[in-house]
Amino acid sequence: MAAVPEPPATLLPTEPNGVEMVAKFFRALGDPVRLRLLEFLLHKEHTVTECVAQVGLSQGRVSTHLGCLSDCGYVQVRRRGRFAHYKVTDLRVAELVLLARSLAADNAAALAACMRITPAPEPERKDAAS
Amino acid sequence: MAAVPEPPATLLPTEPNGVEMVAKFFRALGDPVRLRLLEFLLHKEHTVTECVAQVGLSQGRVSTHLGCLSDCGYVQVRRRGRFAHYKVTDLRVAELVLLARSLAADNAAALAACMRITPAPEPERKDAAS
DNA sequence: TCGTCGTATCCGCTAGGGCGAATACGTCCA
DNA sequence: TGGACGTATTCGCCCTAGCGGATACGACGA
Repeated sequence: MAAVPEPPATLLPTEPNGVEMVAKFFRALGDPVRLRLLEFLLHKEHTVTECVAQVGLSQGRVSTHLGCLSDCGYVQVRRRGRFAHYKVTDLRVAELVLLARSLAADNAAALAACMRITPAPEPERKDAAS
Repeated sequence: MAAVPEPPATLLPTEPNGVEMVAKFFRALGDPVRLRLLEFLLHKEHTVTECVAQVGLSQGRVSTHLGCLSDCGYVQVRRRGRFAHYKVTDLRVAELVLLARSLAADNAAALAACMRITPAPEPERKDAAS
């Protein structure tokens, strides 16, 4: 491999909007639903309806998420009749996620405690004071 | 140790909150300011004040961003007297950003046009091309 | 010890973006 | 040809999280 022989002096694109682009790119991955979709679409292509069943959100929401992933170049769509088949085409996506996963695993405790990004990732908040 | 030696059919962590963690991790990179700070802190450690001069935001804001990066394990802090020196300690961070950068570069046009994440990261053209 | 400096946290404010529901649009089958 | 189906888009709601400014806290120097 030897992916990074040297620590690059230029980590980010030099164009003024390059940084915004990379940030936007990361933001597309900063959503659990999209990450799940990415994993789902990594092995084989699936229709929107199948994705809906997979992630358990409304059809409209899933379609938007898929469109987002498609726009950002994470997945590719193949239209066949009234069906739309989505699939991950660039395997660097998997590298990216796996790399992040290993990083995150090493800081799981700190990450979980980090309130600066999200107060609580858990959905269980229902007991509205008697 | 020896946590994940095998190439996974499982892109994401299997624990229920694992996906949220990875998403949170990516979200920490989904901000241009933090990306800039990461690049700035990759070569050598810097104090908060130096970071303020670098990114041009308020001191409080920069401190929060650095705290966020620290919480997520992207940077490490060394306190010396009244100074706090921040630095990237894990070079996988650079890999991660570079990988994303190459991905983003391949889809720059689509990314820029993607309205689903952010309408416009730059001062908008208003002529609307009717 | 007091004033200054460096850093961290808090407080409103505001915008980005996720959500379900409703709806529009195109395709296929009877 | 009309209705059912699959997908995409829009709408209003609400919460996350970014921002500057104010301020609290600890460390140093005079």
